[in-house]
Amino acid sequence: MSRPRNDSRRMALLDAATQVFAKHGLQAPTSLISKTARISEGSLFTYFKTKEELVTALYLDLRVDLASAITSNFPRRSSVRVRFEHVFRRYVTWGVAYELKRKALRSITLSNLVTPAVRAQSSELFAEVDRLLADALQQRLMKDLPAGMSSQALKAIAEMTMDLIDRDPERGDEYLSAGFQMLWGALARKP
Amino acid sequence: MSRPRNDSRRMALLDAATQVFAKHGLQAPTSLISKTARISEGSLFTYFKTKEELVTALYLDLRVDLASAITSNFPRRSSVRVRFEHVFRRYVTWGVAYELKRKALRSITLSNLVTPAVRAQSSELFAEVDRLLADALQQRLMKDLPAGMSSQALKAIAEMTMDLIDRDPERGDEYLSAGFQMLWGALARKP
DNA sequence: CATGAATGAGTGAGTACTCACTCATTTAAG
DNA sequence: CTTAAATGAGTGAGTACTCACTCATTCATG
Repeated sequence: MSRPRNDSRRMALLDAATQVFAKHGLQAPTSLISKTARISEGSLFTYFKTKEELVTALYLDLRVDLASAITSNFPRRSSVRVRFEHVFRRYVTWGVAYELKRKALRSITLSNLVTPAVRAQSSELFAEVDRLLADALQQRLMKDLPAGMSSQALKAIAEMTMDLIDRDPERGDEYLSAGFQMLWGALARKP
Repeated sequence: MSRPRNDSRRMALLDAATQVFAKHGLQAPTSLISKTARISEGSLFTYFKTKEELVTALYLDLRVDLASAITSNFPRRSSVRVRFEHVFRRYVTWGVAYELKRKALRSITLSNLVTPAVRAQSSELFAEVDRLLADALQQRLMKDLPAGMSSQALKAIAEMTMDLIDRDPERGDEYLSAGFQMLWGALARKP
């Protein structure tokens, strides 16, 4: 009955926002995003009512992307150690392969634009990882750490590893292996 | 021959900038900083020619503060393990006690306003920590990790620990102990 | 000692510019 | 034809920084 919205334009805007936010941070102007997407400034606001809405949509998009990178082909039946390494490697590999996505996601996460409700919603995408950590604890493979600390350590060491690889991609494999060794050393009971 | 600058006004501006940047990020208006310091907007620009200069001055100020918190009473003659724990505890304790300073410093560090030269200059304040890491490596207490990775791990795990304590200060001591256990597990050779 | 000229800090309205968002108009799908 | 998407100049609320002026402080002079 009327002209429909074009989903590929919406995606072009999200893609442009990824590049722009990664390079300039969240305070980059919306005009730069629309220009990068080769779409008029006005159209941006028919797809996203406000800049905040655009940021939230991009946040969800990127979190889904990351979660599926980690969760696809997840070796659900394998040992804790194997699953752990799977998660860590996939996480780091995703962040290195899609540096712009990672940087945009970091900018958004550090800002306070995304509501706690949306954050909580997107955390459900990572339920598989929580289950893994719970298994590890139950099998007494892990140190007794305060609740939630192990998942934060996973994130912190993965992010650190990615930053190092950004700076010196040649040694990517060394950093990746060393990062997992450190993570395992940090969390595992000493055998 | 003329009215002298008043150092306490400069400090008031730096203090206000700490609060404002911690709460609103670096994009907070200079007018809010001068207002918080109860100093006219014009005066801010007699003490700091540009906003960037203010940010750089604050960065150096906070880095000196952190370095002296870590380095004062440093147990230079003690074992690597004792020195290590000293650094970690002092780092985390400083960050928790001065949450605003830590958040402002983080905002500044993540922005690209501070030149690499200034960053390098301020890193010299932490030479004692580098020496400690070198000693640990030489005494074969540490895993063989790619260069620079151990200091990044120290930073990453300390920051993670501080974030957790912010969220749940009651369990501060638990997080602090667990954080150091994790750090040591991450870096030490397994004996 | 008194005085006032010299200096530069202190002030806040003003300036030039940027940004998120709007709207009148055009274009295209159904 | 009807409807809504597409466009980009326009709008008004900020923002970093300036500038014309005031006033505190110093010290050379009589």
